[in-house]
Amino acid sequence: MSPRPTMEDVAARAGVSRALVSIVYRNVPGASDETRARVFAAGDELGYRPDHRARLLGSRQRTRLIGVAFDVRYPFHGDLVEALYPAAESLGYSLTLSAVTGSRGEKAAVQSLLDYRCESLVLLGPTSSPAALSALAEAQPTVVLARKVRAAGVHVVRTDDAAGSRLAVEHLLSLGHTRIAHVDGARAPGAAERRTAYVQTMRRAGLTPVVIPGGLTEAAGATAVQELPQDVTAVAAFNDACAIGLLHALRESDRQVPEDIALIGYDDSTPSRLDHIQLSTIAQNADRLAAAALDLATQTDRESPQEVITSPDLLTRKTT
Amino acid sequence: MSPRPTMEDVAARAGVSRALVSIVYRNVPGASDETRARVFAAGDELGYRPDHRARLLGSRQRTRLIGVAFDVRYPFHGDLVEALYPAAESLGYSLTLSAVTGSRGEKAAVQSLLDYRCESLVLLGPTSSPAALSALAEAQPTVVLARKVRAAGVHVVRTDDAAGSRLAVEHLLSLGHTRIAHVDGARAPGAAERRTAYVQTMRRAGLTPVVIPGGLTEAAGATAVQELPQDVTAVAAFNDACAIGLLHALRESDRQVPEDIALIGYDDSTPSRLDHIQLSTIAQNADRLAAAALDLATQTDRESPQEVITSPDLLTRKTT
DNA sequence: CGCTGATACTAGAGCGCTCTAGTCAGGACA
DNA sequence: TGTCCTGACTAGAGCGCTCTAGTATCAGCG
Repeated sequence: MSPRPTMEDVAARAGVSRALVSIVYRNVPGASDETRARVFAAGDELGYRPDHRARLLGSRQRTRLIGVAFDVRYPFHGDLVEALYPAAESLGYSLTLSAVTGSRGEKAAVQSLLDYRCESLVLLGPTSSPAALSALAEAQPTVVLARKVRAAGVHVVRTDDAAGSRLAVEHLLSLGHTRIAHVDGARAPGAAERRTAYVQTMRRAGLTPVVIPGGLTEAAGATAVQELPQDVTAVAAFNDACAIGLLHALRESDRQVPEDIALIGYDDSTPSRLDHIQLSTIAQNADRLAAAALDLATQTDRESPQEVITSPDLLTRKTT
Repeated sequence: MSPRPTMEDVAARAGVSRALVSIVYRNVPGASDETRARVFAAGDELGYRPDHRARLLGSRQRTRLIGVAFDVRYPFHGDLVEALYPAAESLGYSLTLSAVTGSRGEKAAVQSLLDYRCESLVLLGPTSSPAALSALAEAQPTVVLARKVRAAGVHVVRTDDAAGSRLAVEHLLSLGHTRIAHVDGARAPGAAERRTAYVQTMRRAGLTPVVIPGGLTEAAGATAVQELPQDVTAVAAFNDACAIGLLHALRESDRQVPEDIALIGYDDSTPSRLDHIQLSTIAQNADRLAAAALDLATQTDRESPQEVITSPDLLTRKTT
C-alpha cells in the first residue's frame, strides 16, 4: 500500500511549486490555462486527490462543511439526505453525515459533527430540548429540519401542516364528498395544526366537522373505524399509519375504499405506496425543504433566526 | 462566534505543554493522574474538544477511520449502520458515512470517503463491478457487506441464503406441512441459492418440491397465486414483498392465512411488521454482520481476503 | 529608460494536532 | 560520588494542505 500522492508529488511531476498546484486544484485565478492542464495531467497520472482533512485544516475561516444529523430509522430522513447532497453541492459546500440510531443519541451524533468543525449544522427532526438546540446555535448556524420548535437562534424549516390538512380536505371536497371525518393524531406533533385546519376548511365550506380521536399507529386507525358515523363518505387521517389501519379495518367490515369511503393519509410513507394499499396522501417536498435548510445554513448573517414553512403536495393514488 | 479553543489554550490554562495535553486526551501513558485531572478540568472549563481533522492529519500512519457507504433508500442499510457504530467504537475506530442516493452514485460516495483518508472501506450492498471493487481494495482494506461478490482482494460479509431458506422450510415442516411450495425470485441475487436450498430441504424430508416462478415485487407474488396447486398448504416466498403480494391475493380469494395456507417471507422488511401483515420471515442479523465486517476491515494482515457468511434468524409472526 | 500594472508563479508561515527525541528530577545502587 | 533507571514532562518537526506576501517577467506608455 504505497502512501497516497500529495501535492508535493504532483508539484514535482508538473515542475511547479506546491502552491501552484493548490491554486489549480482550488480552481482560483492565478495560473495559466496551459499550466492548469499540465498540473491536472500530472495529478491524474499519480491518481492524486486532495486530502479533505488537510484542506479543511488549512483553510482558515471557512470549512464549507455542513454537518447533517439524521435518524437511520426514518425513511423520510433518507429522502431529505438525498435532497441535501445536490443542494449543498450547488452552494459549493460539502456534507458530512452523522447517524442517530437506537443506541447512538442525538447528542453523540452532533458532537461528532462538531469534532469535524462543521461550519453549520442541519438537524433532521431533532428531539433535543430547545435549550440544547439554542446552545448549539450559539457556536454555529443551526437549522432544524422537519420539526416544529421554538428555540432562540435556531432556524427552522418545516412543511405547513395546516396547508397539508387543507389540501387533503379540499381534495375530498372537490371529489364531491360532504360528510368528511378527520381521525386525529391526539397529542402527536402537528396533530393540533392538522385538526384545526380540517375544522376550518370544513366550516368554510359550510360543512360540519367530525373529529374522531385517533393516533399515529395502525392500531389507532383500526379502532377509530368503530367511531365512524354511518353517513361519513370520506376520511382524512392524521397520518399514513393511521390511514392504513383504517383501510384494513374498513375492508374487513366489507366496506370498499374508495367506493364506499374515500381515504387520505399524510406523509407518503413507504407502506402507503404498496400495491394493495396505494393510499392517497400528502407528501412533504424534500427538495424544497433541503434547499431552504441549506440556504439558511449557509447564510452568514446571523442576526435573525428564521422559520421557513414550505407547502406540501397532494398525491392522489387509489383510495380517493 | 469565538473560535473554538485549541490544545494550546488548554495547555496554557492547565499550565502544561501542548504535548502533555495531547498525551492526556489520547489517554496514553506519560502523565501523572493529578496532571490528567488538571488538564481535563481545564479542557472542560474551556469547552475543549480535540479537532478530529487535525488529529487525523497529525497521526502518521493510522487514522482509525472507517468509511461506510450506504444507500439511504434501504431500511436494512439503516439497521446495518446502527450496528456498525458500536462495533467500530469497541474496536477503537470511528466511522464516517457517505450516502448513496438516487442522484449520487456509489462512485461519488466512495470517493468522498477516500478524500477523508479512511483506513478502510465498508460498502453496503455495493453495485459496482468486481473490477472496480478490486481496484479499491488495492489501496485499502475493503469489505463488501450484504452482497455476494467475487472480487480479488475484497472481503465479503453476507448472510447465508441457503441456510435462511432451509430455516424457512424446516419451520414449515415442523408445523406439520408437507405440501410446501416455493415462489422464487427469478434471477434476483440470492434467488438461486434460496431455490436450491428449498429443493434440497424438501428432498431430504422425502417430499416433492414445487417451485413457482415469482419475482421480488408484490405484483409477482400476487400473480404467483394463480399457479399455486390446490393441495399446497404452505408457501416459502423469495422475499417479503413477494410474500405480501401472495398474502393479499390469497385473502382476496378468501383463503385464510395461516389457517388455509401458511406463508413465510424473507428479509424482515418494514412492511412485514405491519399490524395487519405480521409476516413470518427470515431476518439477517445486522449485529453479527456489522461485527464481522469491522473485524475484517480492521484486520491489518492483507494477505487473504475472506468471505464471512453468517446465519440468519427465523422470525415467527402470524402467517405461520 | 524607468514606471506602472498585469499575470504567473513561489516562499514560507500556519492550521491543530501527533509523535519522536529529547530534558530533567529524583531514587536506587555501588 | 557517579551511573543508571524511571516517570513526568517539553521542544519541535511534521502531517498535507491554504493563504499571505512576496518575486519575476513582460507589455504598455510616456
